[in-house]
Amino acid sequence: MAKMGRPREFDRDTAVEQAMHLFWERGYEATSLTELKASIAGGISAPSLYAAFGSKRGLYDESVALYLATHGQVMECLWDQTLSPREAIETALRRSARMQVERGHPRGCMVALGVMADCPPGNDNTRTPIRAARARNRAGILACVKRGIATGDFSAVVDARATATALDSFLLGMSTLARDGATLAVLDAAITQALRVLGA
Amino acid sequence: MAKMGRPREFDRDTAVEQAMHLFWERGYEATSLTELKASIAGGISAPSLYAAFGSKRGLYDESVALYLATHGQVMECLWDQTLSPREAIETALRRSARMQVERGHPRGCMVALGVMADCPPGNDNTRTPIRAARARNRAGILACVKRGIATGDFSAVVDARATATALDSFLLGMSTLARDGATLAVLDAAITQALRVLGA
DNA sequence: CAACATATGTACCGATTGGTATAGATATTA
DNA sequence: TAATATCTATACCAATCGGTACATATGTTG
Repeated sequence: MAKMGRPREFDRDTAVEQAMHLFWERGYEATSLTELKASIAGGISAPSLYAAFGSKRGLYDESVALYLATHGQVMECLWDQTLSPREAIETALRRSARMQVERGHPRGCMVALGVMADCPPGNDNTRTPIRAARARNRAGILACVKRGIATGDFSAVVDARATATALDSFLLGMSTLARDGATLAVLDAAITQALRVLGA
Repeated sequence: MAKMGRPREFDRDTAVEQAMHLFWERGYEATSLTELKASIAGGISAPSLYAAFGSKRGLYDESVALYLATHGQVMECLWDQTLSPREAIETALRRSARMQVERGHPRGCMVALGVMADCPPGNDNTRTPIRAARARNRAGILACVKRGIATGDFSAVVDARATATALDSFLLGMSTLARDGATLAVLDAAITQALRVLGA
């Protein structure tokens, strides 16, 4: 049996994608319901939005989930055991850089930029999906570094945690560079240099 | 002749410092007049705040100027020609890291975190003091790298721009790490590794 | 067909936003 | 002292915030 009732006149998935772009661009608090309503299918009404998503927070949560399931997947190669540790890290950095400056969506990484733009008001910002994603990426980098030490690939690395933190910091900073207008060529060249922390 | 009229009952400099802490912690838009009023000298009235600063934006501008004149000065060693290029960069990174996690003010760097938290609404965010400070730090790092290549200190560096960008990205990322709870020990150890992009 | 379920449009809600009008309080200057 | 300049307190403003009541439109199911 198909779903009953009057069908909604806008595509729900497209609406979440549009909302994601706005939240990604401006952050949670800075994005108003008015902007969200206006951006969806050429403008929808408040009751339509609330019937579909429950609240601004609900739409935000779905937007974050969509981001993590799509653009955020560029970091998943960190967990790919078929890649060498160096390949995994380099691929993650280059795929993230490319994603961060490609056309069709805001620049930078929503997970990194979420440091200031996440934080739904009056809430503990200590355990949001955005923060969890940063923690996961952090753990992935550290795991790769440790794996590289174990395999002997990173013979020059003396402090796994410190090296992983350096790479993590570099990764997080790329979002600010992207927002400041850095080109993919500049980011890619920087990645090449940053990888030297793993040894020649 | 001293200034006439009824003297204000709160210290103006202290008020700007308090406002700076709020803007630094939450960003421009997310910080409300109510919070600002309440935080100054145990609570002041709206007319008092407007008589002293003109507008929320005026208070923000003074807060940013105060930050750049105080905490932001940790980066000025990048322009100190009496330091070797390596010393200048390492000092800037370590001083910034220490500042970012020290007690008494929000964690992270207001200049770096300003990517999302700056941007007064309906304004071009392309030429704010915060963005200008990022550009200045960027130029300072690049100048140090170029100087190190010229002096022969960085004989292993093949691409000044790319190496400087890598260090810039690392620096910017530290603010997110600081917000995520990184300790000074972790940041300092990461700096030691990041500096390897300049060669052993 | 009737009954039901869902979405939409209009109109509205209380709370909060940044900001101000006005009057009174408190200082310096003449 | 009187005049003037500045700050403070109370009260208020229009605009916007996120969110909702209610009637109506439009679909499926029996």
